[in-house]
Amino acid sequence: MRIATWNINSISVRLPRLLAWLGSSGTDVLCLQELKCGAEAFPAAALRESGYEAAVYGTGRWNGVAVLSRVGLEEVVTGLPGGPDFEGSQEPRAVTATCGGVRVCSVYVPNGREVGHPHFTYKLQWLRALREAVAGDAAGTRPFAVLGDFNVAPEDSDVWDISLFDGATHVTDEERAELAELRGTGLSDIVPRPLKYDRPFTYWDYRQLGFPKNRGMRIDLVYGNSSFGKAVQDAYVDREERKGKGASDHAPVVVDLDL
DNA sequence: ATGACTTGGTTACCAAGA
Repeated sequence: MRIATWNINSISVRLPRLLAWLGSSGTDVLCLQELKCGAEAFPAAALRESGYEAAVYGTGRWNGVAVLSRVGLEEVVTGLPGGPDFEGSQEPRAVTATCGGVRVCSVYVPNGREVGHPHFTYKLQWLRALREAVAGDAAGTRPFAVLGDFNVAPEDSDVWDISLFDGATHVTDEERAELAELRGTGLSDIVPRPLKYDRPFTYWDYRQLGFPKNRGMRIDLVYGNSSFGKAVQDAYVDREERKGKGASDHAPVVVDLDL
């Protein structure tokens, strides 16, 4: 089974690329983030024609997550149980489903904006709620993984130049401590291999030639439990999808499982 | 290389992303 996660940065703009990539990559289960559309605008029909069912949680302009599957889609949980509000409401940042015997949780962790900003506090709270919500599945025997845009680089080597991140979000001890607590529920970081250069970055800023200069970050992660980890045959970042006009600023992370 | 990011909405500027 081939499972992937991809921050698509607008499923409406990216639909032709999405359909082409699903076909060329042979992905069975895809976790998506930053749909930037409501449920009514989600391209369910086009995906169904390509053989994929979808569990969708989107409310409009910002955020939005989905799980696409061509190997079954069951036990859908929309949202993050016990998750914090931001400015008075829950945001669409998590959706969980069971696909072909594997339980997957697609997450779009809050950005944080600036250290000390209310959004940063919200980010830490959200990660804590995620830990509590997945602890049962993480400790279980069924293959399970949290996949998505975590908006945290786990190690200094996961950004192109750590000296440029002094005081920045995504690399603080507090954020990394939350990731460590999350792994503590029984999850391991399934680190993909890069298809070029030495480090498996998954995001490159659109600005200032970030991709050609490989000024990237590894912030799209796959955290799998023991059963999931034992089934992993390969994992890689499909940087080819970051190329050319009309690309998302994130590349898909692909994991092959032998179940 | 005479260039400098992309997206959707309170649109012809703005917030947000990271």
